[in-house]
This record gives sequence, structure tokens and C-alpha cells, in this order.
Amino acid sequence: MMKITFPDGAVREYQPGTTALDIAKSISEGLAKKVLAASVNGAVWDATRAINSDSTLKLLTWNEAEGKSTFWHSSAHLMAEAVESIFPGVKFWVGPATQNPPGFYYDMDLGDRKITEEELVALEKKMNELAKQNNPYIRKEISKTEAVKYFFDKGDEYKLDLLHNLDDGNITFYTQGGFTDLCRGPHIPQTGLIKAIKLTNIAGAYWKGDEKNKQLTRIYGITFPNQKELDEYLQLLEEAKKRDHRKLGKELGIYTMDDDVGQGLIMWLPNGTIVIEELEKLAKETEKAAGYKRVVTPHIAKESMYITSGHLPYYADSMYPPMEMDGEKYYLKSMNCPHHHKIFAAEPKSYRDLPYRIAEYGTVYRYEQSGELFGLMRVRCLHMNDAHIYCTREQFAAEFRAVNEMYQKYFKIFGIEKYIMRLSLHSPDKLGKKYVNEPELWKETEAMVRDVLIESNIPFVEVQDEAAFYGPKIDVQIFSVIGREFTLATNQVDFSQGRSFKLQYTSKDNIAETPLIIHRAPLGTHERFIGFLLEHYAGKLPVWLAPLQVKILPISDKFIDYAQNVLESLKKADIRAEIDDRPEKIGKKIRDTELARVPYMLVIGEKEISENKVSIRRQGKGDLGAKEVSIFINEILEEIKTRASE
RNA sequence: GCCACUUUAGCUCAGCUGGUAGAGCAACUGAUUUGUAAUCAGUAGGUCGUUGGUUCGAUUCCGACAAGUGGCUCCA
Repeated sequence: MMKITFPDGAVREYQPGTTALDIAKSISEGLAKKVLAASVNGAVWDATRAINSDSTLKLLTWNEAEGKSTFWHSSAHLMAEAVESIFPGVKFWVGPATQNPPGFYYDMDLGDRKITEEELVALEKKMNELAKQNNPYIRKEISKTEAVKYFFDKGDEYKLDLLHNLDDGNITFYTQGGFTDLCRGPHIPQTGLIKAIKLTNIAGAYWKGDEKNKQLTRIYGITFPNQKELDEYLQLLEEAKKRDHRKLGKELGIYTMDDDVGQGLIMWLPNGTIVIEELEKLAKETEKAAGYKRVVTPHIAKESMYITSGHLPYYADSMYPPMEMDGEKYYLKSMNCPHHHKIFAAEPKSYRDLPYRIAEYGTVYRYEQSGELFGLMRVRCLHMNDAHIYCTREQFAAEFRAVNEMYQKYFKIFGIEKYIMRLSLHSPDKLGKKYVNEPELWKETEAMVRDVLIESNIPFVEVQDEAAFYGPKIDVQIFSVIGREFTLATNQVDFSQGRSFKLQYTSKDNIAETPLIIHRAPLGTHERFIGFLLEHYAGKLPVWLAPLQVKILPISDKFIDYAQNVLESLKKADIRAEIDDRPEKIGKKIRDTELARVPYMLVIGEKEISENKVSIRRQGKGDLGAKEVSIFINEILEEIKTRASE
């Protein structure tokens, strides 16, 4: 007999060769129906695979992440089976489960054929038929020779490519119904568990993610163990669409774009400009307190500067092409750093001047690929919350830490809790191509940054090949409502440009030294940050950011004179307010103001005038009762001053 | 940049297989003077993204271009 240990510590004995599914059945039939896979000694296995020796066992169901991913991976196989029946001769690449967005995809080469929307529906139908057949997923260990023969005969060069990198003795096939795939598994017991299927979209995807390779057809889908969950998921997507910053940006009059102006070029409407000004006010206050000085620099510079900076060798693809004038080439700046370096260099510096911190809401232009542009989140003209800190090696850790603390402070104000701190490292094989060729300095600075993060107790993940060309960085990754990941803020080390620009300071020992440089943008860019905030707050901006803070709603136009007095008082207190003087009923005025997401409504009628008060209504919360105007003003001013979130 | 889809009034969307367009909301005008999420009536508003082609005739069919959307690659 073998001993099986369960997560709660319980131990039971079974005959060797028993499967996880059998074990589940021995506990309860209901449980067995829900088992999708099993974690055996920490490895995820087929629930139908025999266990032969003492093991720890965790049964995986839809409630576990591994259960879901197994379910979706098996769904990808089911889709492949359906595709093969409709498009004979199709060649498959890989079909994994995905987390973000949830579901799965399968990459395939359809030759000259294209899948239409109707065919996608037909595929879905076919998948449902195949699921109802309730075919088991059968695992088979197979020799490399046999596997190669199978896919050679099938003419699938993609699977042969996969096999090429696999060792003999470590190769498994899975078969369900009429479809066999090279796959390490695991899979769910049988197709009948897949009860609700939705194929979401068709996309192109480069083979192995390399744009030089052929583009394969990728079909995305999602499946559930019951129809209800699928319906709920689709409902959730609909809700997310309502919070999309592109929709809210239009509804709230934040920004606009125009064909004649150009792709990815944002024009901020008056409401959006108020948000920008409030954010800049916050940044300027914070940076002033942290010892930054403000500077202003032009939007263009000559070619020679961008040769010095390394932008042209490393970053030219992202820059607008140059303009010629008087025989000189000028570039629109894609970063503010070179201009700031010139400011550092404008006057001789000594160690006493360091750390030297200069900040600018700099406007930069980046020639992003047209297919990548995305609302406010990915644009071609950006306003960066930029600053550069020039410091000694000894000062570095404290300065870097101070920048991180600035992030935390901002994130607290905005209530930003869902993000990933990412330590972005270089990739050694791309030295001299994507990254400046200084292997030792890369290692040294990467270690410095990692140490600061560890000392500051900031949880982070490390990612290769995401650094800036001049040094490693910390990125703050957030997710848009539709699930796309973006870098919101960044804190970067630069050991390279100081030398390229021959930046120097005189040390205590009267030696010319090169400073280290920190590039930082805790509020990212106006474009992305405001895009993020719109989604984060679902359009209900806190009072301090709201373009219109108070709407005064007279019950009828008999009360407009009193409303005017209230408006005057609010304006004197520098509160953004308007009167709704349309000849509409109060219900209509409230509805429109609620939909416009104005934080406060002041209702004024006979009663308020006789008591010399205003009735306060908070957006989304309803009637808060009547107060004197001066009391309301004091309260809202406090809310604005503290930048309260609610 | 690549693959796929989309583009009709300010907004959200109808418009079957070709015969020059409709609705709701918004706007404007008038009536209503209203108590916490939509008062009523009327008016105006579109060379159906742009541009070629097929056709007696194109919003509708085909092509090119542009922009947008979902991905891929790339990035704040």
C-alpha cells in the first residue's frame, strides 16, 4: 500500500497505481466530478495518471488557478480538434492557457486560408459537439523517433521544430477524440467537463514572437465549466468597457484626437487641462519639498546632441525623422535627459552642488508604431513628470530610495494598490545593440538597485531585457480595465550618459568625477497617468481633480438669484462651480449632473433660501442634508486641500 | 510595421439580397416654474471616413488610402 498525504495533513492508504480521480471518488462522487487535475508532490499531473508511491496530493478543481489553467489548456486542444475538422491540413504551433486575459489561444498556420467571423461561430459549435462526445484525454509516452515520424507524415514543421528541442524519453502525446497533439500536459479527464465555450477573437501572431518570422493565425477563446460563469464573465467585460478611459475621456470632455492633427496626438479639452494642472500642482509641491529645482527646455535639438546621448544609435526607431534647417538636422526630443544634462553642464559643479535635482514637465515625441497606439495610454506626444538627479556614487542609494518614497506617497494619495514593481534588467546578448556596451557597469548598477529595493522592503519581480539603453530601472506596472499591462511610473539608473556628455563635478579631493544620474517619472506622463486615473476612479475623480467640483441646482428659476450668490461665494473660495439654469425639473438636473460625475450638487429652493442654507448632494451617495454655504465651503476646501479620495 | 475587424447626425445605434437615409439622447425654439436620477411639443442637423472602380444608378458590391478597435512585435 502507498501513503497519500492530503493538504490538511490527513494520510490515507491506497493501492499503488490508483489515480487521483479514483482517490477523489473514494472521498465523494461530487468531488470526483469537479476534479480537473492533481498536484502530486508539488507537480501538476493528470488526475487520471496512476500514482505509484507515497505522495502528497492536492486535488485541483476550478477553484484553483492550476485547475483553471489545465481546463483552458485542454480547451485549446479541443479547439484544435475542431479547427482540424473544419480546416484539414492546418499546422499547429502552440496552444497555452493564458491568465491575462483569462482563457487560452492556439497558434496555427492555415496556409492561404482565412478564418471569418462566421467560421469562428461554426468552430464554437463544433467545439460544443466535440465536448458533448465526452472523449477522455489520453496520455501516451512516446519515443522521439516515433513522434518525429508522426509530425513528419502530417507535414507539420512547427511541431517538428518543437520536437527538435526535446529530449528522447521526455516526450508525451495527448489524444482526445480524433486529435493527437505533442504536449507535456496535464489535461482534464474528459472533454465533457467543458460546458460553456466562447471564441473571443482572431489575431495574427509572429511565430516564436519574432517579427521577422511568418505570422501565424491565433484564435483566442475562453471556456467555463458552466454557462452561468461564462455569462458572468461576459457581463464583467461589458462593465469594464464602461470604465474604459477612452469612453470616459469622451463622455467627460477630457481629450480629443483628430485625423488632421495626426495619430496618437492628444488635444486636451478644458476639463482635461484642469486635471493636468492639478497634477502638476501636486508634482511641483512635492518636488519643491524634495529639493528639486525646475527647468524648462525646448522641444527640439540638433543631431549632434542625440549622437552624444546615444539616442541615435540606440533609440532612433522611436524618434520622429529629423527636420533640416540651415544645413543642420534637428530632432524632436524623445526624452528630456539630454537637455537636462546640458543644464547640468552649463555651470561648473562641485561635490557641494550634488545631489543636483532638476525637474520639468517635459513634452517629448515618440514615433510609436501605428498599431500600438491606444487611447491615452500609448501616444506619440507625451508630457512627462520628468526629473534628473545627478549624484555621487555614495549618494546614490539614498537618492534612489527617496524617489521610491515619493512613489509611495503619490500612490497613497491616489489609492493605487494594484501594481507590480518590476526591476528591469538588461540582456547580456544585446550589449552594444539595445544596451550600451558596459557589462561591468550593468552588473554593478543592477546590484545597487536591487539592494535598495531589498533594504526598503519593497516587493518586486525581476525581468530580463526590459532596461533602458543607458541602465537598469524600476518600473511600476499597472493594468488597464481591458487587462493590458502598462508601465505607469519609472525610476531609472544611468551610468552611461554622464560619461557621454562629459559631465563632471569636482570632488572633495579636487578630482574631476562623473556623476551617476537617476531618471525618474513617478507620475509617468499626463497621458498615461490620466488615462489610468479615469479607469481607476471609473470617471469619478476625487474633488481636488474634478474639472467641475460643484453644480448648483435651483429647483426653479425663481431661485437663480440666490444661486448666483452661492456661486459667487464658491468662486471667491476658488472652487470650480456652475449653475444649472435650464428650465428643467430638479430630477432631470440631478440625473444629468450625476451622469457628468460632478462630485457635489447644491440643491436650492424655497426651503434653503428661508433657512439661508444649501442642500448638499454627493455624487453616487445622494442627499446629505442642508448646511450653511460657509460651512459647506470649509468642508469642501478641506477635502480639496488634503486631496481626499472620497 | 504585421494579422483581423470596424467606420452612417455631437453621442449611442437601425438601415434584408444596390434605387441618394432613420430612431433615442444631446442642441435649438416654445409651453411648463417644477423638491433629489429623464415634463411636453416643435425645429434644425448627415456629399453614410476619403478616394478610385463595377453599374442606368453605390451608404450598400470590389480595390486603395486614412483613422479606430482586438491581438503580435515594441514601449512611459
